[in-house]
Amino acid sequence: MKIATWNVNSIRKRAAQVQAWLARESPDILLLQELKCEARDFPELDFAGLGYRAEIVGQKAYNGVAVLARIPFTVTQRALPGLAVAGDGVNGDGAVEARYIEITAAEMVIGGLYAPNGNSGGAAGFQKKLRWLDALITHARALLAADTPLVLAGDFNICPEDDDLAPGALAADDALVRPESRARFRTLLWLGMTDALRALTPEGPLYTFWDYQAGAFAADRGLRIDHVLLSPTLAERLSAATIDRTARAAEQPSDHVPVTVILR
DNA sequence: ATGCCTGCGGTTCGCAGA
Repeated sequence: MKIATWNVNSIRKRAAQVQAWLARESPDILLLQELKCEARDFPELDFAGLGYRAEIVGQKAYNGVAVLARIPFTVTQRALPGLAVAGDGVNGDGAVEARYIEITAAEMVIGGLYAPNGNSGGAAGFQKKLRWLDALITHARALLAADTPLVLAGDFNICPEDDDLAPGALAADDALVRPESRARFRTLLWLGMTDALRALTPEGPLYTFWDYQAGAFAADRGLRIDHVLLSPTLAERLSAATIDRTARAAEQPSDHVPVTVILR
């Protein structure tokens, strides 16, 4: 079972790159984030020809998540439970932001997520990020309490430890490294989830994102903010976890690259 | 300390990203 996640920073701009990547890598499931379009504008036919069915949670201009899979699956959530409350995690239209999609496939629950960045909107924007992460934790806790085999993958917008960002890449008070953000990532680990990349590479720099600005990729000044978390029985099946840095060297790349896990 | 790019919406700039 091969599962991947990729923040594509506009699926319309990146459709050809995603298509080529699917043809080469043939994952069973690819989770996508930052579609930056509504569901009706998602180029699903580009992927159907390769045998992938798409389910999309879209939004105009911002956010947006999707699942592409070549194995049978059923959608179980199109938003995090608990966030559809007025004034909490909602955009100006009163609709929940398009940041979570969840499926069942191969006797697993797989959540594809795009956490708020938390650097815009001042203190309120950061609090929104924390509330969103709290809702993710609450949902994960309920699934794990029922012994659900669970994968949570996507752009968490958190660098969990100091090895997960290049020295000086972020200010100490950046929302991606603030103690409150990191504490929530650790809470997911304490619930029993395993950070797949770190399970196989416990120490040293690992990056999944490089800023477009100031030659960050050439200088390898990156961040690890895209993660795959596995519940205990799935962690026991983990055989590989990889970051495809080559995607960042493409013409007009996303600023994020794919992260892939293989479960026996 | 700040801006550096990029994408989008809808205009020639602002917002968000991270």
